[in-house]
Amino acid sequence: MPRIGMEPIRRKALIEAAIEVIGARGNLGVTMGQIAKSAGVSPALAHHYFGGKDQLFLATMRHLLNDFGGGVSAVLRASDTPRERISGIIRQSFRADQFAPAVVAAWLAFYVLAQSDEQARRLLGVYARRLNSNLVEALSRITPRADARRIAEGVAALIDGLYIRRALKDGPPDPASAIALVEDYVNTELTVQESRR
Amino acid sequence: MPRIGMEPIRRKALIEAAIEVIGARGNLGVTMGQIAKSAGVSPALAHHYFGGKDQLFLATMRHLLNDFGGGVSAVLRASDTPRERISGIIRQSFRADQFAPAVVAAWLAFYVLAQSDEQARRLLGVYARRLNSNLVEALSRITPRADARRIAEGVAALIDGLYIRRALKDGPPDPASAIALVEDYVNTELTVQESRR
DNA sequence: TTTTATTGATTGATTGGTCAATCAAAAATA
DNA sequence: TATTTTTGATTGACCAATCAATCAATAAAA
Repeated sequence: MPRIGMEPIRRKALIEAAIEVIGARGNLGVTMGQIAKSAGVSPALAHHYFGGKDQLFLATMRHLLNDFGGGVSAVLRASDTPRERISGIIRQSFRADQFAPAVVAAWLAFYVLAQSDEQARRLLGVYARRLNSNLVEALSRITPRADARRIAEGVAALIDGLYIRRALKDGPPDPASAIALVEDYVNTELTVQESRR
Repeated sequence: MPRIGMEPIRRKALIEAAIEVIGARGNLGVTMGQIAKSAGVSPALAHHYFGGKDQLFLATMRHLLNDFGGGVSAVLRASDTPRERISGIIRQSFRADQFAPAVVAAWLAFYVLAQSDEQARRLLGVYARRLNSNLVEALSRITPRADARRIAEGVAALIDGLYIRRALKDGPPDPASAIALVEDYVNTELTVQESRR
């Protein structure tokens, strides 16, 4: 029953199904069949639209990164001061939807994939660099550039580390305390840098 | 030519082969055949000694965790002051051997595995709790317990985050800079806490 | 009719796991 | 010492299951 214009609908459904199935299994060892079934289509159709498993994964990854990047962009646009922008990025990193089991699983799986797949590595690299440049940009307006770079690295590492630790912990993650800890890091570093001048 | 007493030798060889192969491929999608070949034995022997793929992975994980835990214990014993113990833990976390690509890849893979495998999750939980208690123990001798707990969480998250970022970056940033960043975090937090009193 | 959407059927390759058989050192026995 | 028995070590061959990918065929819209 082919209605025309199905392609974008199917693509989106397959990507969302991929996230869901990866979340249920916890890793990338999912089959095209499982993903296709979850999307309500045949495995052959998944191949038809994506060309193969790898490309479906990459498309899924792009979707997640765009989601996150879009959220960050919106937050940046809505912030007036550099300090607010930093807080916005931190808040965005620990938003509830980022902690959905399926999203966590997909992120972790993509971290692993990035080690062996050049394209995946590049995608994550782009995301990491953009996040870093956003942080450095904002920080360098309230502290010397050398400190800005160092603090940005610390913030990024803290975010990644806290994210994983919260995600793998039993029980519900506590985004508020994670945010508080990173904010405290920023405040403390800025305070000390200032007092040293 | 069966010399007796081969079992521990083979187990060790297979575990080390597993680490190597996982490191080369970057994920857990390795076959028993690849691991066995790298260890110089037949796939059947790997099954004979470990019972299955899952158990070989878990044994590999235990090996890594014991390695790390043992190193931390040694460092703690060799330290006289609480502050030294903290530095020791940090240094241990960024030792060159812990940064070997194969080891990093194995850790990442185990993070993923921990989502779906109960035993793996428990193992990681034990490791995380021990590290945390070591940090809190030392910190609580030089700062109030509430701050000690917060700083310990920050240090642990920083370590994990820096680890992952290193795994995804192309060029290896020297461990020294990672250590410096965490040390700076500890010093800064302690300084600020003190000055507030 | 042409194009787009969709699938069932199929296949070639891979893999985890099993098992019976073999080999050689060590222990027991003569 | 010589011979036999036992046992751990090791493997090749094999199987059942799974999966990614392909393709020819079908059905509906344009």
